[in-house]
Amino acid sequence: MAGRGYETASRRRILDFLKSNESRAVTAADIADYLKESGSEVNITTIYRYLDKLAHEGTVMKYVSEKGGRAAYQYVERGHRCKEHLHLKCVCCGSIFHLECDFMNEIYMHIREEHKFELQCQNSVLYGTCSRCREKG
Amino acid sequence: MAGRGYETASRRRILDFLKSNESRAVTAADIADYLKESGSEVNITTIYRYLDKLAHEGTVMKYVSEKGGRAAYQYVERGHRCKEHLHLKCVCCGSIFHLECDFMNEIYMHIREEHKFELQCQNSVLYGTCSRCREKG
DNA sequence: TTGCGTGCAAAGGTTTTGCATGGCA
DNA sequence: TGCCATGCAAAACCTTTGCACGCAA
Repeated sequence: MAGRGYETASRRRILDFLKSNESRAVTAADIADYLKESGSEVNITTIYRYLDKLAHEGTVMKYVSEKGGRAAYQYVERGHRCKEHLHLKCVCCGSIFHLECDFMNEIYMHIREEHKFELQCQNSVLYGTCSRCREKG
Repeated sequence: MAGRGYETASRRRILDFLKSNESRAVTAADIADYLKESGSEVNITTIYRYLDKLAHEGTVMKYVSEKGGRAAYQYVERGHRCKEHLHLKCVCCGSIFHLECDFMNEIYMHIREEHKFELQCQNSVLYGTCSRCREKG
């Protein structure tokens, strides 16, 4: 998947950063800042273009549901069927939790049967706070 | 609520438009286009400022979860406890459905108990297609 | 009259696009 | 070599802000 196209140093470093932040969604600016700080700046345009590519391939999920109009991207392991379950996003730390459980199917069925609404999980994100952040206060 | 501040022709027309589109969320541009077409143009800045005011009052809900980074606003009848339930938004026609049912509480409790995640309904929007749009194809 | 509402212009921020250059395979 | 990736600059978008003027109460 991520092997499509040429492999360059920039792409390798972007993908590495996404992988090492697998549990949360990051913005293009986050990536740019990280790369700059770690020595090798990469143009923001390049980052956007690669993220777009990865999103189309299914290597990352794109969350357009951000305040301030900025998009967030998250690396997705192959095998994670992210189009089939909802995601919980902590408004505090940005962590993403996958609602991969039997109850997910109940939600889907309820909404379909009782509300006649066909749920698309792709961009449906539930916001709230994770236990860790609540403990911190 | 919506009576706070001065009443002007522009504001009356904006609010009327929002009310007549109570079942769906509209953007600032939608409002501007409508007003322009119906004869009396209102500056986009004025629209944004009034929408902001209405959102703070609770007269409209602001959905920041739009593709392309644009916000959508929806008139909310007083009594609708929109902070206490999730919303379904049709990606096709923009209609909003309120998930006001007993099952909503089950969702909330499941996510809290099983996933240790405190759901905030305000900006959590589930996307999909309504039955009407599915019939149209 | 006083304070709020309005319009214009400009700024802010994020993302996209065009074009020439550079680099992988 | 041929196509793709990159960087720069500029544009496109949506939204916000500053300022002067106008209008509701």
